[in-house]
Amino acid sequence: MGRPKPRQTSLAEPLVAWFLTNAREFPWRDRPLEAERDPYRVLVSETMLQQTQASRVVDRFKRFMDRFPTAHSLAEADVDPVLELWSGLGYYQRARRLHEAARAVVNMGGWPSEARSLRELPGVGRYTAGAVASLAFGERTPAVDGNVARVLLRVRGEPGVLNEPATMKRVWVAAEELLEGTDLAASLVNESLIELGATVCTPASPFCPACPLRSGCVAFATNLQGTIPSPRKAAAKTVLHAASLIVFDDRDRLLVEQRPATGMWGGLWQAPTIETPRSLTAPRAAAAFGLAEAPERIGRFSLATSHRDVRFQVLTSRSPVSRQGAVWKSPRQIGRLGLSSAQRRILVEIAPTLVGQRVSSDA
DNA sequence: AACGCGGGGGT
DNA sequence: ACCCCAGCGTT
Repeated sequence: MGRPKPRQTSLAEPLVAWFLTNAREFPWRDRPLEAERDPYRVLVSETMLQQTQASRVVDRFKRFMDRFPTAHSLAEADVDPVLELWSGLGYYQRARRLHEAARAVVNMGGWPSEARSLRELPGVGRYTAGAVASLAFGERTPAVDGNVARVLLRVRGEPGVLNEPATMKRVWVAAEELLEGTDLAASLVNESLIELGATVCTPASPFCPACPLRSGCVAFATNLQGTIPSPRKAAAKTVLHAASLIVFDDRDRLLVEQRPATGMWGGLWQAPTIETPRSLTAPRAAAAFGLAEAPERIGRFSLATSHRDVRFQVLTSRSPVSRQGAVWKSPRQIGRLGLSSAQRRILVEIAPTLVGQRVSSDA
């Protein structure tokens, strides 16, 4: 009874010390690391990084900031060039919401500076609000993403399934307590946790010998680092069949259409495409496109998304095509549209090899 | 609580 | 094959 209950040594100090010497270079990671950042740069990068590995974001972020360096420049832009810059990155609603958020910031006459008000911007949830508030405005507030949740669960030796509300609630509390127990800047603590989760405390086979927290890590002490967090329930995957039609007019323009704003690839452009739950023969596809004669099938490929396998067949036709809402666009114009990876493949890679197979324009 | 929303990397 | 990823919004 003589000694007080030993207060757990703060993990923040060794964590941040590790981060300051091991932080990777990223275009959005301005130096010095403890300096407050431009909220717009933080929002753009954090939005791109949602459910997307950092290595995939680096070039996109540079291009995006080059084209839209400020919230004002983004707010003034049309949504189409925004989707063009997002092309291939996935989760395209992120781009639309980021665009809307920029307009909201301009309309409000400036940035909200607190996490609570940042959350009202479209596309800004609890994590992103915490990231912008701490990194750009120095607010002492956590930012818990999948990386941080994994690190904290392991350090504390708590079981849990990632992204389950009950798990995340506990982890957010743990992150708040970590910030309360140190005088270090919240921005440094938050980003250190993220970086540790991304590079050392990785989902499978973490590099515990390199971890600055290993001496205080319950999972490491009990050899549970490979089983925390518990795996999520596997999402069911369905198969979707799609047929896309490549058709040129006499000026080497391609017929394209815009997808509805909601749903998969919402608002993106595509070659005339039909989607069916079951496979479709080329003649059946021809009927669906209203073609007078069977199209020529020129290729097939599959594309795996999170909960779908999309099996594309690519067709070309020499007969006139009429397609409601479709328009002719030159290859140069198509390059400036928002395209999914599949449609980029079809319209940008495959189609140019077919120039010369023309039909009369009748769209 | 469950689901929709992309596409690619790692194992 | 399967897992996950600097998540968010809707139902």
